[in-house]
Amino acid sequence: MSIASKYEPAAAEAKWYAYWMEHKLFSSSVDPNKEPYTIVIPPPNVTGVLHMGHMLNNTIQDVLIRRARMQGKNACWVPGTDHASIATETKVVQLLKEQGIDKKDLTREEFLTHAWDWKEKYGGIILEQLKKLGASCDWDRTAFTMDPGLSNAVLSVFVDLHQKGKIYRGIRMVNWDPKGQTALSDDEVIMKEVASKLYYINYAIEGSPNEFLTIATTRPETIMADVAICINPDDKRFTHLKGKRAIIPLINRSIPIIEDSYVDMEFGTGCLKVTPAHDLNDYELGLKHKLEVIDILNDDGTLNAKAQLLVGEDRFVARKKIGKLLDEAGQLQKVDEYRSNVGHSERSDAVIEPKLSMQWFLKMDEITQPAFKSVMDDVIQLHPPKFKNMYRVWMENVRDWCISRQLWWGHRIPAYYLPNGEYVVAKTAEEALAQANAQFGTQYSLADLRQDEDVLDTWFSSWLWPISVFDTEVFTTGKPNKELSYYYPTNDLVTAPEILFFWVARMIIAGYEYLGEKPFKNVYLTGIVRDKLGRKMSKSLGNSPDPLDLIAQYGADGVRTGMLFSSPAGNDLPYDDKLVEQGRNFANKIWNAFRLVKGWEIDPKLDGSANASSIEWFEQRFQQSLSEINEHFDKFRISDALMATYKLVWDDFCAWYLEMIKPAYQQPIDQVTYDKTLGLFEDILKLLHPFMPFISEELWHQIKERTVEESLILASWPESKPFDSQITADAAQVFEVVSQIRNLRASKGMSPKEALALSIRTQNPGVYTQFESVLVKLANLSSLQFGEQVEQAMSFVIKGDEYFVPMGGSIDVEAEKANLLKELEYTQGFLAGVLKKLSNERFVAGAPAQVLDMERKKQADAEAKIKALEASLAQLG
RNA sequence: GGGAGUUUAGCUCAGCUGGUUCAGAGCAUCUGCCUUACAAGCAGAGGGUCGGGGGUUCGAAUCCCUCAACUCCCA
Repeated sequence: MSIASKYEPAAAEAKWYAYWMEHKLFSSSVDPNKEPYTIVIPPPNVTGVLHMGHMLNNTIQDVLIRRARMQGKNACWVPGTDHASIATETKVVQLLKEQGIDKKDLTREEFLTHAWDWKEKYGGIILEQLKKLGASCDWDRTAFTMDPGLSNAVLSVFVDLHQKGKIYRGIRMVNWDPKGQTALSDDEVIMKEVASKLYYINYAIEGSPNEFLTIATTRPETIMADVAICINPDDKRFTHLKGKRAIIPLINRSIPIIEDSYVDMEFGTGCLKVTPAHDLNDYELGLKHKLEVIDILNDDGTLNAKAQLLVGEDRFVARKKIGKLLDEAGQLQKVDEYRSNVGHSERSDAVIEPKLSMQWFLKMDEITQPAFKSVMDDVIQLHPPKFKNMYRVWMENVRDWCISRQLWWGHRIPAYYLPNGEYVVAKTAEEALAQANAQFGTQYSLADLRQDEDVLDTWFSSWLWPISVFDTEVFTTGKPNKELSYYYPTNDLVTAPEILFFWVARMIIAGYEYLGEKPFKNVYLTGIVRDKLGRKMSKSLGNSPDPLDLIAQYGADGVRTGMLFSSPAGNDLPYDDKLVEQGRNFANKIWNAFRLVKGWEIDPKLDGSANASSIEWFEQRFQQSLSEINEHFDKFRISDALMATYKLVWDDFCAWYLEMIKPAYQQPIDQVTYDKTLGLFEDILKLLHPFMPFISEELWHQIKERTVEESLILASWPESKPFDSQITADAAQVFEVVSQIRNLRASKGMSPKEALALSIRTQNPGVYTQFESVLVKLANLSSLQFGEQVEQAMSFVIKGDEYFVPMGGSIDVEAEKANLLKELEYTQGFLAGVLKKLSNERFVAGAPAQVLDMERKKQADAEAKIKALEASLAQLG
């Protein structure tokens, strides 16, 4: 039987994923006798495709869930998708445009039909891709934020919060696209530097006809919407204007002169016209000073009647014309060329107009309190903890949440406007009607109700996700169902730091508001996957490899481990193919270790007692690593856990252990060693399984026939036991000797096949005798003895023990002397440092006893080493 | 403009409340090997004034101040 020398992942991946699915090994159901371990997936956009960020994120979740499953917990990973209103609607609009259909020509219902078609066609592709990665989600639980139940939950919450007085309508400035006639999110606005003009306009001071002040503006057409002039209170130039009023040119309206330190004295003339309706900063200034708002623009960007002048003209035409009018009136001082950043619509390229509009808000001051506290008190832990600070800052300065969006794809706001100008909030039109007629004593019919056109912010549904995937009714009943009571709070959430506020904080808020309980215990924040230039990997930049191609090329296990090698929590991951290559190589290494072991013939008559110490050593070493690995996992240091596993497998198991017990070429092995080795291999596969589920399951079944119940995915995580660190320390010393002898050969240009004699001067020969056969084999020794120094020998010192390798006449005395001298000098310098410390009275008085003992030990060791080195030098003459 | 964070080897990062020969790991690099499990490998080696400056201390990568560079978030 021959096994390929390279691991071929594709077949194993398809085979084992199908096997796990077929036998429902990912599924979880309520079982009061088992401790639940739950993760809810951060739902990717329903129409999205897998990118590198998803790969990293979901690999981590799968590692956590697989380990928990092996620890005997009832592991439940709930998958699903998000309707992502803005992203999806944009995509659908684009798609329709390609088909020659303009969204504006469609009714809401027609548009939604298209959107659902699109969702049915492309939705969930991403989930299929996750399966290729090996994600062990309970797929029967797949949820979608616009599923009927989850949608109902969203409406219930809206109605409830409205009843509690936490939801209100208010004015907010939005990015308005006058060409597309729609509001845009900040993401859809592109800032461009454009050439513009700075107009210097004179405003007369009321009551002193010959006096005026000058303001500089790029938007003279908005002066009719001015409601104040603002100066900096510290600006000495304008002290005399305090408390006075100014007159808007052309329309001669009187406005107050107010003071606020917001005004930059250096910019323009130091006087700012305040136009709350058409500038965000002015709007806030207006709020602060309780100023009126005058909106002089129509939705299409033309001036309306409130402008009094140039009514019906486009804003840009009006700008030119008003410049001329001001000039004619003698109130235009000058015009400067100026470059400024102006927002443009991503889609229509129109210049964005800040526009005030009526929006829905959620009051955040009170509702956030428990969520704030729970993170500050570490009831919910963020990993890494540095994000706690960011969280605190955000929560301290939290603003009311604008929850309405001017879109169609999403949860339509359940608010109904009435002919009498009032509105009611209810889950259905029928309920709204009943409520309206009861409340206002009216006799309206359904036809009189007009539902709000807007939908809710996507986060207003995803903030319920950890609850609503289990129970959609609890928001109205207040009584958690069986599922929710069992699985909630979930354990760990794995997500990106950039949505810490948008999503994570809000889930915590909802958790406390509706269940009085945190939604999860730990939040693991991943980094961003970047390319070599440090750019975020994105589809639009085209700098992201296709994850499925990578899986095809390097294997899912290789890609999983590759991504984890270099991504500690919270750190960005600069992606490089080298990483997944390393992952692939690791899989191959494991594969070949298996080939070696599987290829051995067993001779039952052989005595394997010589291998006992090797086996004993590896068992101890395994326990040592296991305790490290468990600790890393407990602290969410997933990369470190992987690295410790990697070293255990590659260095300790393959490079040392297998070489220690490996029989000579084509020689058989004894039964005991063989069985033990397979057992150790099995333990290793268990540790590997969370990271590399496919190859580990494949080899697990190649070791022997196993039933479904005996599959690795269900196997128990190795039990952690106390270990003897003396054995591992002894072995480390022996390995160091082996390395030194190999090094010695290399430096002499000798073949590894040439056997050498070794003599050791030591107080503890037992360290070496327990591993004698190993030492002889790995260092290729012709003899091993203990005693005094040997003439005509190369020598080296490790931790006070001296080693002599006789080289006959081939020894280069001068070179050897030089080496020894170098070593001697270093040690003497080291000793001097230690002595200096020890002779410092303040050190001796101030340092703890433990540190002092350490220093004295260092002194003794160094002195012993110097003595040995001097003796060797004397020997050489 | 406000805030948070980062800076240790060529790259990505460890280094807990100052004290083990504390300056580390993986990758990359260099040298030598096709030694029958693995060249996707084996055996070795080199490489860092711990961003700059100052301070506290017997002792600083670690604590404090300051400067610089970079990143992110909010408006």
